[in-house]
Amino acid sequence: MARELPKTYEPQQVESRIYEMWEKGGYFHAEKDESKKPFAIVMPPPNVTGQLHMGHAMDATLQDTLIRFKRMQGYNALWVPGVDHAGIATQIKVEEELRKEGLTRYDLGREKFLERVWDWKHKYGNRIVEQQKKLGASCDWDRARFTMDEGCSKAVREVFVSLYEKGLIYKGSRIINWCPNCVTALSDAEVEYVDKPGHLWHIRYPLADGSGEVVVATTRPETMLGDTGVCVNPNDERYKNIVGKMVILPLMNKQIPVVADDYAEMEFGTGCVKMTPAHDPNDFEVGLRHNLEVIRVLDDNGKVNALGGKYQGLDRYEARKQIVADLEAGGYLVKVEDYSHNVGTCYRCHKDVEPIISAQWFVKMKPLAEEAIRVVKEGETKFVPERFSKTYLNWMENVRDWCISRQLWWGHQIPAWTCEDCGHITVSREDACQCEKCGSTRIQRDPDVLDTWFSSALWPFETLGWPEKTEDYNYFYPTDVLVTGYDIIFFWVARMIFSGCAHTGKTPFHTVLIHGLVRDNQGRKMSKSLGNGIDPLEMIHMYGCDALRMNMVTGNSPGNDMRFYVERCEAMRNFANKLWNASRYVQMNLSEDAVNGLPALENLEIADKWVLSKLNNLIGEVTENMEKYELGVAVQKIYDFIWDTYCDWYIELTKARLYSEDAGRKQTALQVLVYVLDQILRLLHPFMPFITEEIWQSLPHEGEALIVAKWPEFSEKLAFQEEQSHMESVMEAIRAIRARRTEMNVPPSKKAALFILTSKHQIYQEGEGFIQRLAYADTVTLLDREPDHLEGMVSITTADAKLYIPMGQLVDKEKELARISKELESARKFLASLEGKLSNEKFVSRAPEAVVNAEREKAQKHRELIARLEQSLAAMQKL
RNA sequence: GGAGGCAUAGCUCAGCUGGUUAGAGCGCAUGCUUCACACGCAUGAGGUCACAGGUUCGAGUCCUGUUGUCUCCACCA
Repeated sequence: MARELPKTYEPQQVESRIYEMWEKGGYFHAEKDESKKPFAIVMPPPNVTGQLHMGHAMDATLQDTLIRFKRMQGYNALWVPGVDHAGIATQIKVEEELRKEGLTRYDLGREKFLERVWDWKHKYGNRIVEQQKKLGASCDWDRARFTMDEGCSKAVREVFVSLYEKGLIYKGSRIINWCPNCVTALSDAEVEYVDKPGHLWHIRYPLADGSGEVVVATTRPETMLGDTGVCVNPNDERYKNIVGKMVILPLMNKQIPVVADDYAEMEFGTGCVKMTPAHDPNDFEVGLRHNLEVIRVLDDNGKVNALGGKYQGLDRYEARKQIVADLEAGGYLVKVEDYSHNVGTCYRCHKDVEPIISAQWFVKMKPLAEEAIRVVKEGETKFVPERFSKTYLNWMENVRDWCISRQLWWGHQIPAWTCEDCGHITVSREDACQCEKCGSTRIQRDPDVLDTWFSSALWPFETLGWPEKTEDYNYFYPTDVLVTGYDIIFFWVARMIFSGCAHTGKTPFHTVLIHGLVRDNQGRKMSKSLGNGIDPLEMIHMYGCDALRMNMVTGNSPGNDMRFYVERCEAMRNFANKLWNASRYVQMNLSEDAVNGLPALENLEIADKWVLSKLNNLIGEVTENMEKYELGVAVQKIYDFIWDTYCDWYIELTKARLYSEDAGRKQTALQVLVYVLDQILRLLHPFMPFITEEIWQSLPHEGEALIVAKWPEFSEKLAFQEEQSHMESVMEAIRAIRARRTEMNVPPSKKAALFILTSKHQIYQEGEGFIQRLAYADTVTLLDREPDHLEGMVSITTADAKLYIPMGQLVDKEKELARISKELESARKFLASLEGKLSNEKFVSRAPEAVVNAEREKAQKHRELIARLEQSLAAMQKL
């Protein structure tokens, strides 16, 4: 019974329906089940403010492919989704909204402002989730989490307090990276260095005793307002006599000391460095060693503060201009050089970051890094590809304390209360009402919130119930694979690993699968400002989700960037269509009572055994590739099998039987067609979930859905070596005939007789029908010896046969001679190289036996081929 | 300054622990209204696997160096 199916696959008609079916079926949901092995992935939570982009598409595709593969393999597969509160990004978004109403967050006050953010979150927070569903993500949505939900808040509180109790969290005044635009501290990882053209100003600082002067150079003259010393190298003969003397700070007219410290390099500039301990991390260190005063001259908005004298109130850049002008007027400016240098910028707003001394909370990293280094060094967590473990280790081994406080309102507020009476800081799991030291109730909670990554760092275990020892936690934790881009190894992966080690005693996953960035077709990063981003949803709309997913994995290897070509989506759409039509062919021929499963082995014909044997090999290889995370290689093999082996050959090979009257043979062919298609669909499902499910549902099948069908397994029973090679002999003949006919411009419609001279009659008897149909022969005759009349015959030589086609006038004797000679020459050349190898005693004795045998076989085949070609040539010459 | 990636067909890229007469997609050429598919079929052209050494019976694949290119980390005023 033929089913009416459209000629082209229409993903829009299929995807939402299938997705709904999966969701309703509860196939995404995983519960503890001791009879199954768990396999868990936690999704890198996208920002609530986020819009789905190609990076998400890449991320989600890889994870979903792995999860679906494992689910089919019988694992209890859990993919935990969630969304990140994204401190700065979200706060900025809501503040922008407020600005339209002419308000700032200060107008609302903290509480009201946070209400607004939560409103915003409830309104838009689900948008990215809906978009992920469009990608076919088979996450357990019942377990969707938010980094600010109750459980996560509890986990954050627990971690903060316990680290504090262990002395691994402290509050201190340090030089931190300050973004005057976002008005908050940033961690080192949040600063991006950009090479910018600037100037090096050389400034004269006169000695206080009038005995001379020193010249210092700076790229940030405005910081001189906070200078509290000048530094020279202790070994610098030029300045030996001024160490300990005072110099006069121009414009500020105050005396500051000259100190000697290794930090100053004799070779750079004049060898004298001005010291601004409040605005430069190195100067701060030198200042500590030499007891220099710390004077902060910039406020939180990047304006000069009261300590900046007459420059107070000027923005840092205006102040710079003014100061340079004043220095010049005062004769202090020696010279100005063009100087290009790296400037730290904010990863969010890209404005220049200002190093500023400030009281912030830090995580002491050295003790935590130890275990995080060990687990990677000893392979408890492996990076794929391996080279990223080097990146990770290098960072972890040189890690500096992590600045975790942010001067924002949106985020996990720091659970620390300062006593207004005794100054003691109370850190507590429960909200504190009084000072734990003096009992005073006059305590103030620290207004700052934690770095967003502080909560993301706990993601693999907080989402499974930690700090409670829940069933889920015990069963699914540690998770298995983490999939993410190399751009957040430091931000996130590193912090999850040390957090997991510190709080759960286990590394949170055994494998980190790293992928590259998706770039535009010119290799540029996709970005809003360039406007070169391609919307995944648009691609899904145009070509279907499966095509987009295929684009993400084919021809891509872990860790490498990829360029996004719309053309490849199109190619993958075409592939989907190919598969669609192959199954249409099968279904059109299917009878009402069709069953699935293999026919009895004794009914199988050569083509069936050939395809089954090839399929069997494919299953083995693909499974191995998938297990090694070589998804691109795996999918390429599946693609080739479907298009080349199944569609271009097997389907063609079955046509004679399907259109014949022999019900038994027809039935066998159909059953094999269905069987192989079913297996193909299973192999392809993790990559192209929608179309495979849709087709599978319409075929005879056991079980509810392909998403939970069993992953195919290699079977010894289905390895048919001999039949496979016989079939390939026939195929070689067919290809050779087609090639010759094309060369001679003979159209397919023009059939011709075919004579086959071979010692392997059986092979060609079995293959006769195929040759007839696919090589346009009207009759096929098997011969034992050369035909009598070679005049007007084209001869074609293959590895085990000679084929003759009478082509009469079309045959050009000279051309034929030239062609055969050419073939002969190349065969001889190749044989010579093989024989060279085989006569090399070292090769025979040292190469593995299998390799040597393979070479011997090849040589033998070529000897036979050459013999046949020589015969042909001789016969041709006689004519 | 330190670390790493990439360099293979006109373009974009695969090629796993060394053994294929080096592959794919797109593009190109020629032919085909072949009863699943023109989002198709058939046939074909196109590669000194950046360069120079080395290890090996054997190197696109491993090692060293060179050149070009990209990225990350650190940051000397």
